[in-house]
Amino acid sequence: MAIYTADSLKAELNDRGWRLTPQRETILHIFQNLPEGNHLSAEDLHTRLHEQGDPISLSTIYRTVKLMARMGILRELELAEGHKHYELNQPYPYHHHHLICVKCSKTIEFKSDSILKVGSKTAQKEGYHLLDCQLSIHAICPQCQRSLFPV
Amino acid sequence: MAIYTADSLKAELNDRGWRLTPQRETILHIFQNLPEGNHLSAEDLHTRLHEQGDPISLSTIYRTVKLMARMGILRELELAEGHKHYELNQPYPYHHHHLICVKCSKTIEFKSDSILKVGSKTAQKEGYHLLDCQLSIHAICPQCQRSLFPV
DNA sequence: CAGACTATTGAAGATGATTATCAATAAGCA
DNA sequence: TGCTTATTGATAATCATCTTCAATAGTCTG
Repeated sequence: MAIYTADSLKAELNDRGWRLTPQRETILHIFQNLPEGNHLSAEDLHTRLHEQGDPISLSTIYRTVKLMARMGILRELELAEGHKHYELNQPYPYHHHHLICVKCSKTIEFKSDSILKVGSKTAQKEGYHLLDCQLSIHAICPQCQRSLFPV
Repeated sequence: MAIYTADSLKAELNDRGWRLTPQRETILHIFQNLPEGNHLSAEDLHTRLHEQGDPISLSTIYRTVKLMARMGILRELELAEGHKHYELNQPYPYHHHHLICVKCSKTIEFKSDSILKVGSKTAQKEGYHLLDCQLSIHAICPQCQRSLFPV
């Protein structure tokens, strides 16, 4: 959960024997310029990159996003059925969690530093290297409670 | 997050115009008799049901497990890449969370009632009907920190 | 308790997000 | 500058999950 520049991204990649490519830098930029509360699926990213004149292939997008999640740069979110969303993994005090309607996927973000504390403490206690910690609240939103079918 | 018997399950299903079937009852039993800390994928369930002489079809398993998650009877867990796991959604003080290694998927469970409190309070404040609340800590376990490749 | 209504099941096929493959390209390093 | 090999893009493959539909069986009513 650090703040990345092209240089620090390059340093961290090179440290591991990997390379900084224009594609990786572009994708990082997209996430860094995303308004708070936004998250993108691989498909969303692909579309957006095309629109801004960077036709990065879907393969590369999937690989990059997975790589960055494994490095702790992005968070992988399960906000909807069937596909993942990604957002920047920001440190305190931007760190937040999600309240998700399991019927319509409407999502509300909220913050809680006590949760982040529990997360870091638990990881540390077990000797795990923390990448991300997120509280997911699965629930049914007021609108969907009114509609009976199905479930 | 209640404790279900065949009768209370039937009552809740019938309330919504649905039915209690032997398949649904059998699947609930499997989860109720699962040792603490175990969770099953759809495929796991299928195998286990076959072994105990209940050849329930995969379709029905997928449908049932999804239904029960929507009802708040089961929790849907993202413990490994590529497929979901399910476990009983138990109330306090059995309610727990997961610390997951993103490389090898080794999982450690831990409890925290402060998190459950944050979850219920947040859902209530927004008028959402709470089904499940889980803190997922994504991290790298001590063993995988030692192995360098890949990621 | 029988009959009607319709939710549910099982089998098979369809879907679609994500991965793997592989030749061509281009970072990073000596 | 050249070498090594990580990365890319296009394509095809994978595989968990969902759909479809005819047959079956819960639930409710009289």
